[in-house]
Amino acid sequence: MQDGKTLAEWPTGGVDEERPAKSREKGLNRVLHILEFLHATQRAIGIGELAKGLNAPRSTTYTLVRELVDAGLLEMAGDGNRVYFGKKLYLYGMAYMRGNDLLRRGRQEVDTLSRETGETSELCMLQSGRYTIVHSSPGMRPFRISSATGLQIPLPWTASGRLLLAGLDRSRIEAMISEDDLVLPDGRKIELDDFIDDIAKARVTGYCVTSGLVDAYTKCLAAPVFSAPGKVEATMCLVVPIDTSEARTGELVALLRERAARLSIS
Amino acid sequence: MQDGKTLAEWPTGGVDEERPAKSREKGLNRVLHILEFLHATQRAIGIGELAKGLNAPRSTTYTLVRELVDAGLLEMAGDGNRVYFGKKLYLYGMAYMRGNDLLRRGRQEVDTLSRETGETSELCMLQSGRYTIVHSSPGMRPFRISSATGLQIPLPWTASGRLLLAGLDRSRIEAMISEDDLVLPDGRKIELDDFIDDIAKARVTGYCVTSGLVDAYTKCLAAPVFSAPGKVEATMCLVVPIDTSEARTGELVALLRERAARLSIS
DNA sequence: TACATTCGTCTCTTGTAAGAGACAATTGCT
DNA sequence: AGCAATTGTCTCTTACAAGAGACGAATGTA
Repeated sequence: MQDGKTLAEWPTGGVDEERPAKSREKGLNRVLHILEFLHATQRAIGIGELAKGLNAPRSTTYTLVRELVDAGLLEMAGDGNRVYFGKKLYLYGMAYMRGNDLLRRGRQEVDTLSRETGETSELCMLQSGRYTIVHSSPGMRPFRISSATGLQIPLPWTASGRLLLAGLDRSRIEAMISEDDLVLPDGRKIELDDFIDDIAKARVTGYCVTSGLVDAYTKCLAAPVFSAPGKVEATMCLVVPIDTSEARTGELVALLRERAARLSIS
Repeated sequence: MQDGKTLAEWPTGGVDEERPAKSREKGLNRVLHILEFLHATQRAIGIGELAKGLNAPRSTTYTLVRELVDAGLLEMAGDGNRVYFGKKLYLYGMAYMRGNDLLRRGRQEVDTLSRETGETSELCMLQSGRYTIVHSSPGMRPFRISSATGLQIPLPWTASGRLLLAGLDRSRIEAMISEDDLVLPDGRKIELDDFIDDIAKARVTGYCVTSGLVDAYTKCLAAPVFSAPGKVEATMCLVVPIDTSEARTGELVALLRERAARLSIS
């Protein structure tokens, strides 16, 4: 990692739970942290660097990495002293997708939608309490508004976040949102009460539009995908320029809601 | 698992290496076996059943599964007492794909090829010493010759297997092939020497065709993808009806080799 | 209604894996 | 060349996770 952040400061998605300055860390936990770390860096990394980034002892890290490489979960990349995800993770991931109707069909719908509208389209889900872009299709504007699959963003920054939390009671929502999550990239602060109001509103209207939250140039349109009546399993969303006309926005929202509803049947 | 097979009898891809009736098994190894087992079953499975299938103590299995579910690597499926792969594995898998030019471009080539020819097309690689279908595109014949991604097949049964081992010396090849691998599904036995001859032949011709090996109705055409001069990183292959004419077979092989060569540049 | 399984959780013990640290071999820098 | 940092491997200790087993609750099936 370029900057000095250690994993303790990173969102690990429920991996580290609580650690009262433990003396010894379980191997499996170390492994989970390794995977999470690689996911954050998005590129191959040296083992020493990895150990440093995780605040893990070098000897342990070497051992675990070797085991994971042998198992095929990690692979030695390029020059031979860097590691990254391995083929096996890809295979497991594909198996997950195959076994998951919603994801499989959702990916298709997103691709179709982005082809039809020309806008960036995404499928989003909650992943251990965090908003996650599960699949995205870039659209065809000259300046692409794109974001990588697997990216995790604080829930209050997004339209989808408001829908994904619909149906949860206040205490649960509070538990999922940290103070930092309420501060937008540009420094503005969202009030928790406003956010919870938004959620309630989104719940009844059945869609959500936010403007200029993650950045000043985009609008985010989202519609819920239900796995059971009332249970929001995912959202489909469109990311469009902020100056998109009311009329077109309306059309897009209608289309989006129709497609999301189609996914919900399951 | 429906039948009585325990994991010990399953191909685990280098996970279990050697186990001299150990009394206690490392947690990480148990986890690797769990993942491998789920990959073999291809569907959600109860925790008790899982423990049984792995010959693992129930208490340990419960603990590990809970940790993996918390981490998002596994998910509780459907009724709530079955587990399968989780979203996080999907995300890691996508990250792997993004970071892997060959795989990304290979998938596209395979899809294109199968669209152009109408035949089933596959991208194959060695995965911890086993032949693995990394991506496949079904073709459009009325009777589809299709095989699932992630499927692992003994190397001697396939044309790709002969290419993937090109360049390895005899001792290495022997180490990779077990006695069972040399017995075809219909009971016929391949001689190791014949197999090694085939490999040498495939190496010089730059492609390989096998007929009626895995089943009596198909021919398998394969061409190598090189990651460096002489190093076969993957193969592209076409699965066609066994009665495909010589002429068409020739055309297809030519096309296949061209596409595989295109992938090799990297 | 009894009887047999399977489920999920808990407690306690002991074999062993996580970690500290030392090492030579590389690598990079001046 | 000389010094500093990093790499990969090894050994030894002890804190702690893997596993045995018991438990009540929840199933299924006679």
